[in-house]
Amino acid sequence: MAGKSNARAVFAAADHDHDHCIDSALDAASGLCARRGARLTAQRRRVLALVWRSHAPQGAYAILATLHRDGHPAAPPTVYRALDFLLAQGLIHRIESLNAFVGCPTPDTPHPGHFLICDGCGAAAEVNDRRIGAAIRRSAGDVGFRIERQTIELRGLCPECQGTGQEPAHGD
Amino acid sequence: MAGKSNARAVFAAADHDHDHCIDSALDAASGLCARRGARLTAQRRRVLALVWRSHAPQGAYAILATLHRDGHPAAPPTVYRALDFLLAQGLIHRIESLNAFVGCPTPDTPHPGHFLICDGCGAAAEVNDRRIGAAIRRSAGDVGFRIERQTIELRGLCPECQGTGQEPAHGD
DNA sequence: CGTCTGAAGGTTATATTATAACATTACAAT
DNA sequence: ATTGTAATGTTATAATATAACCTTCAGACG
Repeated sequence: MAGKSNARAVFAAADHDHDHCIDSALDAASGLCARRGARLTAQRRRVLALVWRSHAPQGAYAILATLHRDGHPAAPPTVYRALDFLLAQGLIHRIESLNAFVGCPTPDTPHPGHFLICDGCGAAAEVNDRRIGAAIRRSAGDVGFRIERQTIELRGLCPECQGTGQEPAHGD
Repeated sequence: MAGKSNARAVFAAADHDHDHCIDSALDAASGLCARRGARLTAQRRRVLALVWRSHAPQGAYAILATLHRDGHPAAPPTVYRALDFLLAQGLIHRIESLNAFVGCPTPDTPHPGHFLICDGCGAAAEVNDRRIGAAIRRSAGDVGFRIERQTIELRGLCPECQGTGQEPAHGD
């Protein structure tokens, strides 16, 4: 039973048109950078496309390897610099528990990233639930802590991967 | 203004008796391991003591270096194995955003760790707020996601470090 | 058009974090 | 004493990330 009945879809369907995801992410990034006067160079655009290669967060060295295979060899600093730019523009998020990066579906508005990360298929879904945000703010407020940055990463199994005996693996 | 008025204290006071923290953590660990039939060897005990050296999370290589200085030289696998044991027993938590480890103040009951981490003094306070837990469970439940593990790390400034122009540094 | 400037990218080396693989030792049960 | 297993030691290396310095390129401005 892989269905999720009335659950709101946050994980992309297995058969979705992922090229569309990539294209719209790149389009959104172009517009956003143009508006901000930030330079989305060919290099940065390639790295962004590779981060969006999958809904599973991509490691810097995986991106590096793919750049090589694609005929655009680069050294680590090049990739990390591009990632730093994309992070600064809010176009991607870093997943601390995986040392990896994932595309942001809503780069126009600044927000902390709250993620559900499936250990079956590897996909990360960004949720940004108001209730989580509110609970966190209240909890920190109670003790006088000023939050500057949040790392909220929930690992487990997405609806599709439950009951299929999955756990390891890394679906692309 | 470093006061926190009516805020519940979750960060240890600057002048607290930290040796007491260490001693009670070691005592708790001894009891807990004895009850469970787990072997808290001298090596593991030393590593636990070094994790508790400060309320600031300690990196594996910092622990390694201190072991050397203390006349108990070790190689990385030794330290990582001890840390793995301590994690498995719930005696410490890993802070993903720092690649570091911090002692658990309540190792008797299993729980996800929710942390406030001060970028001023470096201290990490474990909170485990019921509201955060509830919000997370509801949010994940809504979309049919099964949570296996949580990484909740809130970075910012503790009450003591606010208004003191702090930000970097790493108070011990 | 030229040239100047600063940002982006290239290059080399190295730091930091973590684990694989295999050998040895210590411990506790019989 | 013997033996089986868990713990530790040892060596090497993998994986992630950055420092430092140099070159190139794109756009601003005269």
